[in-house]
Amino acid sequence: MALMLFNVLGRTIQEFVPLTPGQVTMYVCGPTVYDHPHIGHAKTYVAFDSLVRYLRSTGLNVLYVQNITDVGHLLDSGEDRILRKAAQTQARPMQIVETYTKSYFDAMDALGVGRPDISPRASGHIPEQIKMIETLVSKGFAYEAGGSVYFDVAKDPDYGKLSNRRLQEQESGTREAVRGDKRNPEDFALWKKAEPEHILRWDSPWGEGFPGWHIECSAMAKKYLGDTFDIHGGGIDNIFPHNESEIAQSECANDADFARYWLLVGSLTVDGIKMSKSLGNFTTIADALQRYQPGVIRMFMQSVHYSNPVDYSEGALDASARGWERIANAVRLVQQTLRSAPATDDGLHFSERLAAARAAFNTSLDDDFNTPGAIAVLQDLTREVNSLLNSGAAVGKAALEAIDATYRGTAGDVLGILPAGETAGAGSAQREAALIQLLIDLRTQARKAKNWAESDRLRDELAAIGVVLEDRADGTVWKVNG
RNA sequence: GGCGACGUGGCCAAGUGGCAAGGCAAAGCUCUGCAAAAGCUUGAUCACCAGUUCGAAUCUGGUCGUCGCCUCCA
Repeated sequence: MALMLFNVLGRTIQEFVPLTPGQVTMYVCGPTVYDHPHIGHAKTYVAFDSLVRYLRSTGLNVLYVQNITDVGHLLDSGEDRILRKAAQTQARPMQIVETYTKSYFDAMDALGVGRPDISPRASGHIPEQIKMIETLVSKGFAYEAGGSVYFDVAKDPDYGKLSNRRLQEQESGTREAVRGDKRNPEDFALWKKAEPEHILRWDSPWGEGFPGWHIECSAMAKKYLGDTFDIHGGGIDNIFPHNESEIAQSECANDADFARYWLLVGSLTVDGIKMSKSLGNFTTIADALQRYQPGVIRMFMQSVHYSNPVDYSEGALDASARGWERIANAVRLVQQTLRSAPATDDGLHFSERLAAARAAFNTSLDDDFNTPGAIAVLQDLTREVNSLLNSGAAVGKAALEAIDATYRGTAGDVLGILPAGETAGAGSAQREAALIQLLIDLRTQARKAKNWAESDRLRDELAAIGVVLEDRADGTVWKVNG
């Protein structure tokens, strides 16, 4: 079965065929590290994390590069984002970079987002960027003006092919004020001359300055993935000018196609409006994690197709949490039942159902990474697993292990929405489990004696400290609430 | 103004030509000492109008509405 992807470049659904069989090269635009990441960032990086997990689960070898932007990303005012933050907090720019790079990775780790294979920093690749700019100048695609270098969009007939913008259409709406030294208003900076107060600066053939925002991605993608690579990802909000400019720079400099498949993720919104730093309508990932488990947040974001926007609200998260719990409860029940399951083949007929679910799961993801469809498959499976386990029929160890493995291979390894699970190895956790079991045993005795007051008291007091008991026909199981 | 996405049951959402997935919420039921969990049952003239077709949520044209980008954002 072939993976089909909607390629924004060309706006068609295409079969994904890597340049090199068995190998996938992938670049995703990373964050500018001047503040804590918010859940809008999480949506994008969770999407590509799951895509990488899926590609790897099918046996592909993925090389995943995602940059850290720590220089060159300017505000409207011309101020560098990093420098402004540094000035506000009286810190050195690279302190800011370290602080928020750590914050970013901490948040991603907490969400179960795997680290990229390479996380190159823009400031660590100044020579590569200068070299690419020199190539563009020597080929006539860029020109120097007043100590800065600009890309001459008029020289690139393909400019606009990703976002479908044509120069003449844009001309009328462009403000004169942004023209400056540029030949055309649409020309964008490859290198900017540093004013005296601009302390993030490097030597270059054009004097002291700093790189433009777009060139870092072109230079670093080339360095780690080559002139042409398979997948370029990012948020849809960067399609223009950033992604468009990346293509222009790279293809003009390298005389080769840049990314072969463009996958852009829809924005996370709040009350229908895009979550963004500038609007102030953001929730940091750390704050969201205070209220919701990582699996809940991941499931919420993946309950909508990656290319669509998803509207954030506590009500929406709560609804996702309920749906997530149903799956998580079933997985936990399987694991708990497994502990005392007989080593028989009872219930192995369910394997056929598992294979069908696994196939349906992959079919959904092969269809332009349709995660809502894949989640629906898991919901269907969960209903049947619950029916099986509650039917009273004997289910042996082999069948339970097969169910567990199916959840791990789908909800766990690919979508990353399973709870961490009780790690039986940790000493204190083991002790806690034993203590809870002791209390459950006491309560079971009380229940046998029909001492409901005592049994309810034990249950209520455990609930008060976050341990929820559920009585089943074959015994009492427990879970930690929240 | 230009480019792009979208409008599916109370809410979220999949579905690109052949009887409309899934989740949340609500109601009833089953199981249970009670509770919890789980299961069963109950819901849609697919924004509107006009076309194409044997047949349209799905294709074409138009209307209305929402959002993104065009200027910093994943």
